[in-house]
Amino acid sequence: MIEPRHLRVLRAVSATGSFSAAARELGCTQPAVSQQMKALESAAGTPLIVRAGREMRLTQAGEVLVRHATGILAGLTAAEEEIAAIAGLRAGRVRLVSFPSGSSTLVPSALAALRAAHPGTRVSLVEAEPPSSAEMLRAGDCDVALAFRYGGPGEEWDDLVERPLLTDRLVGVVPEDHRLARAESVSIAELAEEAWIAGCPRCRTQLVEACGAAGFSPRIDFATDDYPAVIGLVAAGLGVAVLPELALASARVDGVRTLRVAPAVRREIVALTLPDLAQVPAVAATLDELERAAER
Amino acid sequence: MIEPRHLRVLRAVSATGSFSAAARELGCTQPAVSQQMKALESAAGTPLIVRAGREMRLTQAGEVLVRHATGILAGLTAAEEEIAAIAGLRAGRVRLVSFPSGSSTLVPSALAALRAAHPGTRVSLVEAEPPSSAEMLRAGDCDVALAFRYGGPGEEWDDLVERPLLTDRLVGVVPEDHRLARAESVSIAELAEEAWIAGCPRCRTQLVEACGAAGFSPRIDFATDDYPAVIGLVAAGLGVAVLPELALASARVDGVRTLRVAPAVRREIVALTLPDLAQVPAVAATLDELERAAER
DNA sequence: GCTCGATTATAAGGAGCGCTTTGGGGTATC
DNA sequence: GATACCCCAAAGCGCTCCTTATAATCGAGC
Repeated sequence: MIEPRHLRVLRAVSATGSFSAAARELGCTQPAVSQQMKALESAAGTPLIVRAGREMRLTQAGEVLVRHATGILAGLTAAEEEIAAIAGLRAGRVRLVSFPSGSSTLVPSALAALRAAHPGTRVSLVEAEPPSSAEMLRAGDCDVALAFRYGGPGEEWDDLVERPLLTDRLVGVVPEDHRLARAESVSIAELAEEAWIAGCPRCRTQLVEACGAAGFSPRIDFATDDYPAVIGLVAAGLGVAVLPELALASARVDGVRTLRVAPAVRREIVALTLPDLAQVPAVAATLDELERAAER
Repeated sequence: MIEPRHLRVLRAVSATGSFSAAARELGCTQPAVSQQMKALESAAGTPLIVRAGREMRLTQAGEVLVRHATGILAGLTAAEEEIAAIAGLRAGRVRLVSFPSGSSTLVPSALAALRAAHPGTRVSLVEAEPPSSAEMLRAGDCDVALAFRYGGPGEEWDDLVERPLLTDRLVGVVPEDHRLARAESVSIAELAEEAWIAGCPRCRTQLVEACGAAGFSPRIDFATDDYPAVIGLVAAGLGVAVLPELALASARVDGVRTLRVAPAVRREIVALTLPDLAQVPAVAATLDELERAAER
């Protein structure tokens, strides 16, 4: 078995023409070089160098091996450098999945900071709602998933690493001329008779649950996961809605009023990843930047 | 430091998708694979594989390393195979130097046998007389030198490996119509008054010495290391000569008679090489074939 | 829900390898 | 002839790696 160590020694010996000089170049003692060369010759099955008086020359086999050594060692160092670039965040790719309101608020800020801190990293972004984004993670189709949950921590991603980012609150959205438009806050029950405009499927489920807790079943006239559309529909007087604060942060709110909802309904926004991937530098850096973006 | 062993393990793990299967493929135990992978990840500074439930997938760094591994391991095996070809006499080059009468007798026979036994070997042949052929050996300009010596073993190549091939005898050469042409043998002293035709410088020196021992100094009219020319000069009646038997073996002897010289003068024909080179398979095979050719 | 089979991780023991130190032989140079 | 340099050989030591043995985890099937 020929080892890279052998090839380094042989190359140094060939370059310097002396065991001692090679040892100095390699930072070891001369007997070490001597032993390596002997081991290499034994592995090769034929002498590699020939000593004629003072000087050394390579045999044909030695020349062959030196010629190969260059390529092999170059390949090895190239591999090491590329890996070091990934480990040192001078390179690396992160496949990020986010839900719509996250990808328009947290994600741009986080990715800008990531790019600034580590210009070599590359991030790809795909949109997906929480139930499927965790599946993409498990299937290996992404590295980080931005997700949210309404309930407690005992949810469907116990096998994933969860990095909490922020707590989002639901706010009520009513037309400017609504009877409650001037109220500071509103309870869900006060909207029992309204027409509703629901958001994404998961938010819709949450809405139905919240209304159920307040003792009624909402009459949902429209449902879309396009939040600007929801706001537009509300502004047009077609109904009311509850939306995550985060969704409002990146939308124009002309023609509507937002109301605090009492009791407050919260959703936890978290970043998910696989346990192993959490150790990957580029993934860890992305999680850090997402957390930092959430603080702003 | 990334070792080829690591790359082999990683490649096997990547190919089989399992540590245990990789261990079976590599012919070692599963903990060995586990430890190698851990060591490799530690050396890389980032995870290389990610476990999602049952299956394993490579991280980006893992994919990079596998991609490099192919080339690196291919280079290593190519080097090993090329060296093995030289060590196994399926390849290899020998630079042979011979004196003229050797290269026309021993050498063709030996090289034909070498080619038959090891078709992959290549031999180059250059002619040079003994004093300089040993120098070429020391200077690295050839691998094997065919040489001869008249004296005892204590000569000028103590630092070389000497393989004795055969003992050559000097014979006298006289014109067909010479007064001694019918004699069985002749002593040097009987030729004291003749005109002499000498061979190569070394043979000429030897001739002068032998004549000196017989009590006279030869009158040398011509000197050439072209043995057919010597024979031609003798046949033309321009003098007498003593030549090695070997030189006569490959020359036409029309018009001359050969006589045994008493007391016999011998020269040892040997193959020389450097101690290190004697271990090189192609060199050793060449020496063996030369020895075998000398027996014929 | 439970057990079985397979896979992986961990710990301990032992063998092998490589490096260093030390001392000796050889050669070219002054 | 003395010196300096270079290489080899042997002994000691630490380290690495592999193996065996055992525990823990996961998925499949009854």
